[in-house]
Amino acid sequence: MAPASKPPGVPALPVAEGRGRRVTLKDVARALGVSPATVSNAYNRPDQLSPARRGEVLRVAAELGYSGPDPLASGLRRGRSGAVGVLYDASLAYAFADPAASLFLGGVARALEGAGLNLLLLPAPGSLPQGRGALSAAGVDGFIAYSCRDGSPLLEELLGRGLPTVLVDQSPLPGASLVGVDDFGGARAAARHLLELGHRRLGVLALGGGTPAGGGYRAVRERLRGYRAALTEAGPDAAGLELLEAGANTRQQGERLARELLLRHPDISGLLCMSDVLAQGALRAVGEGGRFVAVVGYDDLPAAELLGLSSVSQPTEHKGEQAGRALLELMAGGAPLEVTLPTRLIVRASSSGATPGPG
Amino acid sequence: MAPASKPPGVPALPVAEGRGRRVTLKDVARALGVSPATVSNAYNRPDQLSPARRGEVLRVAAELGYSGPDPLASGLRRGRSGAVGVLYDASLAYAFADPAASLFLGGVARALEGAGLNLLLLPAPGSLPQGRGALSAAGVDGFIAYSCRDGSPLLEELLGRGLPTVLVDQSPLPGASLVGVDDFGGARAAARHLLELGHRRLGVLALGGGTPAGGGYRAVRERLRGYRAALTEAGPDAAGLELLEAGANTRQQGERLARELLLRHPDISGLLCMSDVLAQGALRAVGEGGRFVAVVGYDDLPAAELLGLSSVSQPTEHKGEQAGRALLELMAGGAPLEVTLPTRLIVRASSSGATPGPG
DNA sequence: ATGAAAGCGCTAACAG
DNA sequence: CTGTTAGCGCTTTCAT
Repeated sequence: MAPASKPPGVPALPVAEGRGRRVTLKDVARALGVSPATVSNAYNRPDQLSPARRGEVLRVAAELGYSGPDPLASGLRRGRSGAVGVLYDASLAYAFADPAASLFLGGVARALEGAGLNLLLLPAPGSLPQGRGALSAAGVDGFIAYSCRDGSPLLEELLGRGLPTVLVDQSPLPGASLVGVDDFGGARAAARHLLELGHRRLGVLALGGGTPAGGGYRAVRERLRGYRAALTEAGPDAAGLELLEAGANTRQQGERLARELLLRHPDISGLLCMSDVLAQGALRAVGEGGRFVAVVGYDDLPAAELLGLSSVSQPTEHKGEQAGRALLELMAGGAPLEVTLPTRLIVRASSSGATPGPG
Repeated sequence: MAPASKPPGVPALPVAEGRGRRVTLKDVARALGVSPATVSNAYNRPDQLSPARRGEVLRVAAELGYSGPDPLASGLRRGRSGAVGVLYDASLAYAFADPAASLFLGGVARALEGAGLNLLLLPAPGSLPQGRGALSAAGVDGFIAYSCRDGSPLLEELLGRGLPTVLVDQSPLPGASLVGVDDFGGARAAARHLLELGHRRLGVLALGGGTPAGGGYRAVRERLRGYRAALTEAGPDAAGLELLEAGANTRQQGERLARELLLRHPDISGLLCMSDVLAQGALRAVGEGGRFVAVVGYDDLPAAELLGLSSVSQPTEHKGEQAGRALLELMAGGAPLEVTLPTRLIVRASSSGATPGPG
């Protein structure tokens, strides 16, 4: 008797609609003849419901194609999003290319998984035109800022959000927790090692190129300071350090810069690299020259062992885990804290004189 | 006269609270004597405002410590979150440990960065007790599912959300786009290569252990199929394949399984590994035996070149980029599509007989 | 160019 | 154990 078309004047019947409007919690409630609160409880507080009722709710929800409370809406209501933002001061694509960054993220993930928090990776600063970027638009409950340059506008924007924040490998900032490693000590150990081996003139392949003086990266400054400290301690007959800055942390850069450095300064017999990635390139450049040049990397990535590359080991993954934990504490209302993790020199063939691996 | 505690019966006064309440768009509007709409426009539609007004709004906002519209609230209102969920069928910590996964994610990031979308990494299925996990609770506008087992309950939950979805290295599912590689062809080329070299009996280090028959991973099935096809094509004098499944994609597993396989089957002279990571372990095991055993990996990670490891190359990063692009298209209303990327065998010392690198 | 009004979909008190 | 009520903070027509 009723026509196929919806009678006019009648408010849209949620059930009959079929397509178009998405199914909401209210629809489920209406279909069941219960209140929205009951449906909500079925999802969020199973104990507030008779199992029978809950089962029914879930069944009807499934029938209607309702896949649970809208995360955005529930997040708004609850005042939290269930995600943590991770900021990396470079393109995301680049972050994944850097084994150290991946390792770090793995550690963060490990710490956060247990808490049921998702990881929101925030895209590069440069990738967006500019202005209040993804940072202000990210629905997160806290931030981890990994290796950002001091004074980066990003950091300001981030702090401006007033959310719990953990800084990693950076200079401290009020209100935020800080997780770092003893970069000074690690670098000093590396340089000292080469000096003790009798090398008098050392080349440095530095990170953070582009901008002068390490581009504002604290880790770069600290490592440089460490190299220099070792030199100073070694006394006056250590002739000095020749430094070149890599524009990017790639093997290609490492190879190119090492070659250039060795060409310009034939008396250099040892190379201090601020990353294993650079060092891998350096190894290649060094391999082709006639003379033996010692190479020490930084990070002690898995590849270092394979290549017999001496390197300054830092607990990268553990650092991520610590950062995650620190954030959890901050979110739980704890006070900001500072953690400094140790570094350790690992000596392998690339500096001790045995023949290094192929490449 | 009034006690320190709030007088009963009176609703909390939002204004007088001083500390505690966060600053909202409304507060800014009130402070300026304009409507909320104007403040909103200042952030979202600069062209709808006189620059002067806009400047003022932004200034006052800064003064009040307002850092822009709440992402959750604006997301709810607009109906989108500005993030894309990436699902990996294993712990996140594990994803970052797998170089191939990192490479893939880098590609995804590259494709998505331009669109201003954030990447939400969804934690492991196993890490949460169970039940409707982070998947249903993730505020995202679309999904990329990377290398999930066929029939995984996660996939169902994901599809249930009704969001645009791209499947990667998986069996097709209605409504979702699919990005994959020619795993069959790659594996067949690898096996054929060893057979042509005269190896008659081959060992296989398979991925996806734990569950029988590849644990439901399409890539594993396809590769196995490829290996077998090559064997069949090689005729009856190829004695066959001995297979062992790795419980995890680690060098340790590779080493252990390779050793076991070679011990059990002394006539095996070639090893087909389903990942370079496994292959690296295999290389180690092979190095210690007296006889030469050819090894071919899979993925052609950067480390493969370093080690002289023959490997099936797949455009992992590009695959990520394609997946990102496919999702963008889906979100823009496009129809689901399927992409299959090529694989290619790279022959290096580990299979051709020259002495492989150290390790 | 700006303001008023109406929710987006949900949850947390509290009252029954 | 369940229902009622009142927003969370924002954007967006639609008027003005």
